Amino acid sequence: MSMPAPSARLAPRALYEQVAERLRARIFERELEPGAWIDEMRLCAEFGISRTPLREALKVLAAEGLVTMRVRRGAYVTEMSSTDVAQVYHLLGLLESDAAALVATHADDAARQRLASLHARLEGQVRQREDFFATNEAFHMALLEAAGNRWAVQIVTELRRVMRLNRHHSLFKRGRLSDSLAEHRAIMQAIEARNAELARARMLAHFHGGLEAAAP
Amino acid sequence: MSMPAPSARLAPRALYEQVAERLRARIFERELEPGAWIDEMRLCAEFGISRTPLREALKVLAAEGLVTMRVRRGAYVTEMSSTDVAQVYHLLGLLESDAAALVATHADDAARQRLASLHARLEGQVRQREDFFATNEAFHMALLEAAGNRWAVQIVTELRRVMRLNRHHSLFKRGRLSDSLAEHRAIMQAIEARNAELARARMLAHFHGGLEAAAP
DNA sequence: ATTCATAATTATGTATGCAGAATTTTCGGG
DNA sequence: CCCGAAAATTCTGCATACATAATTATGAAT
Repeated sequence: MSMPAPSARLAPRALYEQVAERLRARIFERELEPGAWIDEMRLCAEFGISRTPLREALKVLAAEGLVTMRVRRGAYVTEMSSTDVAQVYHLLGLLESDAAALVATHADDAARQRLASLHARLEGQVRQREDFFATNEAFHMALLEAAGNRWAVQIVTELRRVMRLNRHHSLFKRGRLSDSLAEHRAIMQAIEARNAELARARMLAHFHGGLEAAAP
Repeated sequence: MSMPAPSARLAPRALYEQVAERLRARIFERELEPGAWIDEMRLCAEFGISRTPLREALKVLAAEGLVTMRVRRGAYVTEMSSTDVAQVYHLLGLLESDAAALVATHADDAARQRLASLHARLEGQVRQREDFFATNEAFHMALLEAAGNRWAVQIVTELRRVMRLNRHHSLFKRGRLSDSLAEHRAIMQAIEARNAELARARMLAHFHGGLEAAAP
């Protein structure tokens, strides 16, 4: 008798999950703008599927906060107020600075190595915004995973998703990119020095910097 | 995590939301045990509805973490490992201690009053476990709401829900109930003294106490 | 009796159908 | 020309139908 595979990514993902993925993509690339009504039947036609899996996907996105359901009125892409942005930044700062503190003292060498290599890649991407953006995201998620709290990973993933609804992303501001890099460097130093409280403080500062760049 | 509804309690709730509510109830009262397969057709018959809204409700609960979907195999009530319990406790401690710190310095008098009255009620319920449990939950959520971060409210609500999957709830341990009350008293004192860092530390200690009682 | 293959059954995933609410269009009166 | 009521249309929410994967039951061979 054998235990079920831990990951089971061999199993094909359910259709409603693939649809959720495609919907997220449309939302992030602004093909579906915040506030916009989501035309079920149009999307069903485009995706070549029936309404059932699409509506299930919409419920998932609603649970994630990316869309808002209105009874008898359908689904709308969520709009983020500046208050929302500030509140989510606050939570990201709290959760990720906690992760940074944990990583500084408890992470194993492999995880630390992975972070270092991601950071190194980031250093070489100051001129390519899109790449920087992607690697930056990868670094933050790698740090979360290194901290080992899968619930935190899930929450931060979803918070980062709703954050992308916000048009004025801080990394798009002039000068913010190199500031961000400097902050990352400081965070990495604190982690390599195994200084949990310093890592926490610097990660928190990193998010304060991001918020100030995003919503002033 | 889901978008908190602004209010919208005038609109009749969608059927799938009512079903989600009834499913949560069945899970919490252990009529559906962790690990158990969820029989769609049986529940549809019991609720007198079709599979469509039930399956939508299951997707919502899956997004909340209460159930786990397995492709071509249906939905199962999520099982919490002791690692999961510890990780969720950690996050609750982090989020709620942050809220406590904010409330200590930034809450208005009305909110503070509400907390004080809930705490007073708690003091009188040391002998009634069920009531204590409910008021305790109300106190914690009131504190979260007083802190004013609706995303934090949503996250903590869902984390507290998955926590209820754990059979060995800390408040059911001998002596834990009065310990818990004493910790609440200390938290309230810190809040009334407008001491943010003390409130944070005491709330964190409160959760450490809860975790030790839950998973020793 | 046990095991393996195969048939029958069951349940999931997806599509389609239908009643009614919400919206848009039409059209008569001012 | 504009406004408002009623008809027509559109779309949501829920139910039902159907194809196929997964499970269980059946039975023959060892």
